[in-house]
Amino acid sequence: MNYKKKKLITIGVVCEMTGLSERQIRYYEERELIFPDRSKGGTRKYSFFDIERLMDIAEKMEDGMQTFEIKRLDKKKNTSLRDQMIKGQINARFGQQNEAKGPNR
Amino acid sequence: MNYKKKKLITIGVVCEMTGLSERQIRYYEERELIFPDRSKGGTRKYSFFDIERLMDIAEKMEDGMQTFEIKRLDKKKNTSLRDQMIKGQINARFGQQNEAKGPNR
DNA sequence: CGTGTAAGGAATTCTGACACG
DNA sequence: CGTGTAAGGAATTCTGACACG
Repeated sequence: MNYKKKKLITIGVVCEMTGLSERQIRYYEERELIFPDRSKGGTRKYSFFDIERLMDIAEKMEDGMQTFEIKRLDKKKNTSLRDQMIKGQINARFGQQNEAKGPNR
Repeated sequence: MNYKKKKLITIGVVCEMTGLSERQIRYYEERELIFPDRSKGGTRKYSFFDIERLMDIAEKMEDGMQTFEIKRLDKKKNTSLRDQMIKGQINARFGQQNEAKGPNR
């Protein structure tokens, strides 16, 4: 939908924008930190979102973080995001029933 | 600055998104309707803006318009836009003359 | 005028492997 | 573990030209 999420950019451009090598970018994919699309011919396509993600990864790597840690961290983020959305739906349904008790604050 | 204006997309992707052939896209460039960037190696790079522009061009071509007409039309649009901006600056300076004192000096 | 196409070459990307550490 | 690199091939793109109309 959004420009940011469309996977249309080749790896060469991503290299330029992130300062990472092709090797690094492909390795991060191997470690399941990013998930580019593929053209019919098999060339990888990245989104602006992926590029931002890669710049974030690059920073964490420079700080000495390892790929599996970054992945774990990301999983946690998604989980808590999911929890928040579920919580939101619950609130939408049963809202303000127990306002007195604040769960975790 | 904006994602929409960054010229990063290859011609193949532009073809997919616009439904135009490479030949058509290159021809519209030859006629100075679009202005892609180039990589070091010489491959063309387009922006989301360019893609929208091309879809607009395609529509006009289908309506029987010729490339020079489209270009002329575009020039007019830019000219009137420039005029508006100049007018805007003039207004900013000399606009509310009836006011006691000019805001900038 | 606008577009298709075949031709030949150059730039880009891909995979799997070896290397270092 | 994370990254560089040389190897060979495949996908992608480029230009200039001929063709049709």
